[in-house]
Amino acid sequence: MNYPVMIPTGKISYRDVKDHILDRIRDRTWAAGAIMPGEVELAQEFGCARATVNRAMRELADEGILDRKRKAGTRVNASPIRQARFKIPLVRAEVEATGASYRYALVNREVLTVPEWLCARLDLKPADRVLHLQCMHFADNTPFQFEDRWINIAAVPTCESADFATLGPNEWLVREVPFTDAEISFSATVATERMASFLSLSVGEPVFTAERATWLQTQPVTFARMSFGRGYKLTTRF
Amino acid sequence: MNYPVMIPTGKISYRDVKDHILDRIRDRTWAAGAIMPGEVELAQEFGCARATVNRAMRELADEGILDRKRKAGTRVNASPIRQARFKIPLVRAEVEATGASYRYALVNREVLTVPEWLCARLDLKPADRVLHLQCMHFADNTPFQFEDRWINIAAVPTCESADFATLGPNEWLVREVPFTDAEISFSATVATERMASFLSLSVGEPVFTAERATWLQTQPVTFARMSFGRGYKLTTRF
DNA sequence: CAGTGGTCTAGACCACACA
DNA sequence: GTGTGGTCTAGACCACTGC
Repeated sequence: MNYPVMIPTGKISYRDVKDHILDRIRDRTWAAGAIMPGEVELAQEFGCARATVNRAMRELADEGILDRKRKAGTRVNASPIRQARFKIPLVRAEVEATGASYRYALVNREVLTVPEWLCARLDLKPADRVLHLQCMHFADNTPFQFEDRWINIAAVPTCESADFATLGPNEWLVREVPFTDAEISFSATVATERMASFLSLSVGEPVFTAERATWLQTQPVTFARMSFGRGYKLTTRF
Repeated sequence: MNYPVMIPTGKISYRDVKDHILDRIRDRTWAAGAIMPGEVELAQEFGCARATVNRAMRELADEGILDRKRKAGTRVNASPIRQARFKIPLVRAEVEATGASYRYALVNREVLTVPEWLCARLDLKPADRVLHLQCMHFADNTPFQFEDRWINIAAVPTCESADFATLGPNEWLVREVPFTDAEISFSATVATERMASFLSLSVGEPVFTAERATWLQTQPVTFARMSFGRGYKLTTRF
């Protein structure tokens, strides 16, 4: 099989190596599941340092294209668990990125002891107190997202005195509270009466829903359920 | 501010550097938006090579935590466009990962000229021919996913002679056809009558839907719409 | 045990972007 | 211009793991 001559312009980049490798995977020089040459061999062939090949292969492994094991060598991943990366921006940024103007409104605010379902969801104790906020996010005054947020007061004591009238809890938390772990999930749910009224939907309409929980070490920080307006799509290219 | 003494056990790893950096971001040593020391300085401080610090900071930038610019230096990302990575496995793998047994069935197969909406969606020409497949994926004989797939025959001529009775187009394509670009999006849609019957839903129920389009260079390869059964959630931790 | 990838180093040059 | 990150190199040692 013939490959294009290396560009004589200077050194080989790890990006060049990635491209070459991808080419050979595409043209089946290295079929799925097949083992490929080791780093040293490839480095010789490409005329670069092993570190360069290493970075190329490491990134490809990171992207799910290759499967690397010490001693066993590197293989082309047979069942390509391709992974997509989604950016999770702040609502404000997401809205403004579309060119629309962003508006925020606090709908409801209350302090209560944690409800059972949340207690289980976040590993809270039954007596823990939480700040419950409901907010609306608008794009050009059209309902964009309904946010149902719960904050663990024990983890974020300052939240009780915070004024969420103008700044959303989303942005406030990002600025004020660090977290170490997060879980996010997407699903399709049914619009409740309350949600429907806020989002200008009919009851029963499908709603794209995101749920996000965050922890600081092992301490639960916050849980939020974001319900998006009609027609929302989460998209990414890779 | 005091930091734990470096573990005297051998060299400093880029992972150690990452941890240290994250710690200092969390404790506000470097606040959001603030500029942080350069690579050389940090390398001195941590007692390691610049390359080590570089790798640490590069990965953090890659994860959206830091923002790096030549000459301008490195800053803590103020609006953390945290990104989540979702694995997009084959349906088979996804089902089997839950411990359930996987079953596939071809529902419908036809060759036709590309419908208008798809023509626009994939940049096809109005006269192009496509293979249209509809399939079901079951988990323990419970409907798991309904797959509506369109393959560009010009791009994948062999698909016309392929037998999709036992092997799903999903797996077949992954094995046979390389692609360079893909777009994937998720949304909440309404169950049509056909979908509802296949997925054991009621008409009008919300359906979690994934759409995926792939290209080889600039040539459209395939478009698929996957409709998931009731209660499906796409989850990730980070 | 021995081969493969994983990582660190010290040094060098380059490219971009801000002043 | 000039400082900061981006990358390559050559060499070294280590750690895991299949044989």
